[in-house]
Amino acid sequence: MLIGFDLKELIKKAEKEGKKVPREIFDVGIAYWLLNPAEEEYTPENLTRKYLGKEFDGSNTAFDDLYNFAVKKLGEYKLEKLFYEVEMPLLGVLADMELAGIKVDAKLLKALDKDLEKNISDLVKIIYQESGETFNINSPKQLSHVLFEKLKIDSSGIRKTKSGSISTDVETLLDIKDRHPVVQYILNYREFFKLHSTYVLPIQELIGKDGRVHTTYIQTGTATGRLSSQNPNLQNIPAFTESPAGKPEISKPIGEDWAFRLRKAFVAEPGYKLAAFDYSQIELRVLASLSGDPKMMEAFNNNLDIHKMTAANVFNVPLEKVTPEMRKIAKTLNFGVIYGMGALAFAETSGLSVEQAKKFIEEYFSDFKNIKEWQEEIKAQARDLGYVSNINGRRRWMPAAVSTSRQEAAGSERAAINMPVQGLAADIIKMAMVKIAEEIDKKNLTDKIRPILTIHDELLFEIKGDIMKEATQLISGIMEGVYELEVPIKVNVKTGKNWGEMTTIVN
DNA sequence: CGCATACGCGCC
DNA sequence: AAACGGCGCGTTTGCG
Repeated sequence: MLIGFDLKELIKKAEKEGKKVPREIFDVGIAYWLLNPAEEEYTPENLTRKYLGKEFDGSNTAFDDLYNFAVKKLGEYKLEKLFYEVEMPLLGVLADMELAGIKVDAKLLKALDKDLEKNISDLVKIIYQESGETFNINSPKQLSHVLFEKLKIDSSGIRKTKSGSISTDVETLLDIKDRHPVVQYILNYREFFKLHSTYVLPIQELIGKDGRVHTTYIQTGTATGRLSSQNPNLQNIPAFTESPAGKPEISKPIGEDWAFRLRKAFVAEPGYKLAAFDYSQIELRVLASLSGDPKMMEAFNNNLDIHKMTAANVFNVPLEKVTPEMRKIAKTLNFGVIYGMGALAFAETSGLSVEQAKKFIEEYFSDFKNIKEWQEEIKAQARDLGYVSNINGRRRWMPAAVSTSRQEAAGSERAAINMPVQGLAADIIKMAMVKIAEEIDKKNLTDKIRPILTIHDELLFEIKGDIMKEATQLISGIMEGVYELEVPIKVNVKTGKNWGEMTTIVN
């Protein structure tokens, strides 16, 4: 067995040199992450200090001690299955995905950047003109000064940041948009500058000699079991919003959608297409399954629109009487429940009064009683045991659940409620990734089907055109069947020549 | 000068 | 003030 730290790097190196790696591997850092996913760093030095109470000296014995302790604890916490059957096999899959990377059309990015820069410089001029001085628009402090002191825009009812200056975030700017013409220009400037500085510029610099960008997946990067992605983070590339299903096109002209232009620059190699598989409502399905809530399970079992069903329940109207506005509130409620949202936050995001918000939350929990009960159980577990765990034993320590600070305890409760849901969804997609990679191997399809991205509930593949249909059926079949919930798991599939222009396909 | 922090914002 | 879970990263600012 290969035992060590950062085995993903080792595997990548070995694969580049055409060498084989043993099938049995044990990444010590990842083992400790399973024991406690909230450590700062999973280095031998840190772990030795914290878990063995001594200094790490780099000796073989020191490594052995770390390994032995981890093995013992994985057993004690019943984490072996997750470790040996999910996280360790996943290591090789992630290594391959990182090596593969995703092809980027540098010309498209360059053209996009040129247009962005033009817009930015035009907007800077206008903003300086409108505000009567030149200043650093990127500085919230300076911007706040210009808006609320120089231009004396009415700031009543606008929140302040914790350092005391008046906030200039999007929400605030939208609130005061009608009070001065400069505000809309600043909103536009922010959008363009963000796209330029966070995405288009850095991604161009990260294009390798192979014309592809290679992210790094951090397997120990979250407290819930998810992966994170860095250098570049390909899990937060702007997404353009499509018009609602069944509705006529009401979105802005597609050619002017900047996120769309950015996504179009992520392309498939000639002869290949991209295929995106996303789990439909995976977290709500998980919640329905874990809580055993009959109404929510029935909705998924009958393949209903879950937000519409929720709306019908909280508004006490038949399904056909649910308006888009009602559905929108229900959708916010559904997501809010996963996140432990309170009445204040719900009021804020939905535009309802706090009174109304409270009413809706009460109504929600009386309609979906099992969800409330399940959440109470999880909160009790966090307080009594000091940790919460998901159904596969994935564990997150919750020392703050018994904090005397109300705020800390409340924050801890929200995290506790969320973890078993987000964590099981993460397990499911990880299991699917492992199984898909095994099948690709078994069927000798490694040159024709390449997994390239994973974005929490979505997998992106590069697939040879001639086997597209078999491939999408194989992949979606595995994703839907890899884990059994109390409700069906559903996957949506889209394909296209690039990441922007993808069309839904029906298998 | 490098570094940590605040602020802001992109995604699921 | 903050107020819904999980992330990574850009720029600015203040500090040593």
